[in-house]
Amino acid sequence: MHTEAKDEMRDKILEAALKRFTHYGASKTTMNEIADDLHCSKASLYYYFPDKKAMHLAVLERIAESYFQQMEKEAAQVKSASKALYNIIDLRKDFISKFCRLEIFQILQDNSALFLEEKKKAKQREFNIHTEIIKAGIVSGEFKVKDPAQTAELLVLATMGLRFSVPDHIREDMDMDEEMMDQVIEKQKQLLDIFIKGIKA
Amino acid sequence: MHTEAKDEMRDKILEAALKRFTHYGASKTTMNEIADDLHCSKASLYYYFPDKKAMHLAVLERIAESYFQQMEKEAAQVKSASKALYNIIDLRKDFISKFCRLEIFQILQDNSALFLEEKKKAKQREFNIHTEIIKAGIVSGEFKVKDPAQTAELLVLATMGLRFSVPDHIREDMDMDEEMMDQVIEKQKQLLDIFIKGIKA
DNA sequence: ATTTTGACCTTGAAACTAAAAAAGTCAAAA
DNA sequence: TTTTGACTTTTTTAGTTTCAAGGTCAAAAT
Repeated sequence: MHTEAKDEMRDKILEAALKRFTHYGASKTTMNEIADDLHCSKASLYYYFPDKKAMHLAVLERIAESYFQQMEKEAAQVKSASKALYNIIDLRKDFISKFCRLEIFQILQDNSALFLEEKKKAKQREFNIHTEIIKAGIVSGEFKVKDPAQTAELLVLATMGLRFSVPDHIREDMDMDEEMMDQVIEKQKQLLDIFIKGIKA
Repeated sequence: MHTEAKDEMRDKILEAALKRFTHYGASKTTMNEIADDLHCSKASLYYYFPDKKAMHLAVLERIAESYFQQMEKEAAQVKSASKALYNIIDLRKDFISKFCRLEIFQILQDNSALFLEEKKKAKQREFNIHTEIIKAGIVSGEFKVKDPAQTAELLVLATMGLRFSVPDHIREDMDMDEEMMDQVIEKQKQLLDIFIKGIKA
């Protein structure tokens, strides 16, 4: 069927784009370069993606998907809700370390409706995963929480917020050196310590 | 004595500058305009301040000082440590609502050594105030905390971080509408609820 | 029918430039 | 010691050009 081949080519494009992005950064990568890597014409790319932004978004979605799947796996096979929450902090670190190299943010950092939409959906998915973990913690008797969804949202927001408040300067493109990142992770775990005590049964 | 008169003029300048900043924004205010408001020459301003940035910094320090004094007052007369922490959230809101209008950030948002220095000192002062409150809470038997300074820092960072993670977009100039601000405050208070439970004796 | 492409058009980000505005200086005056 | 007018220097703004990169399309290839 035609759509299979089409999807395959789409994947090849995303793969090539991802390779370029990780090596040179998204902002320094042109459509022509990606096309050349694939030994095809630039016009072909536009047969699979309406425009450059859509392609960037697709690359981001691809990485995000694997991130969320890892998180969901962690949430599903949870034996200790607390442990799952700690593990997610490490997962998130790996994800951010990986995708911040793509410099894909500078390029998507317009507040286009489409991008905000995706961002919102991703946020919601992260909330949901945390909600499930907290619910599991309630069932197992670890936690005592009135509104798991609200509590999960709060935890995610507070944790994410530390990425901005811990560094002395704030740049949306969020380039952090390893050292800064480690400081953030440390604070996130400290906060989680107290947060967990705060919702203990 | 000569320094008294000099300080008085300095104050007048800062007052005039503040007035302009609140009305038109710091970035739209020129040294000439401030001088004209004071019916003096621009050169006079340079007798009291080495340059424009120093003046902006002095204005900011002036506002910050009153903010910290309110906070310190709150910390000193604390009967309930928890209550003090809640009150500080409201104090901070008022402060931010006020000084964000000055647009003084865009202008100081270079990462000049001097500005970062002041920022760091302000952060430290806020940490110290919170540390004192938490220590008071320990003394009164409200809290049980191993390292009050670390805990205070964490609380401040987590609270501040919500200002960045709650909104969907992040802008350093931190212009927020009232509605956004209220959402942040709400999350800050929710977090404080759990945080306090997490450090309860 | 679907996919690919070369040739072409359009757009937006740098790279200059000139003019204006604002920052900053200083010797002399108050 | 403080103030200032007249001055120089720096920064911002607006206008222009240019060119690389984004994007389109009719025709060709599969």
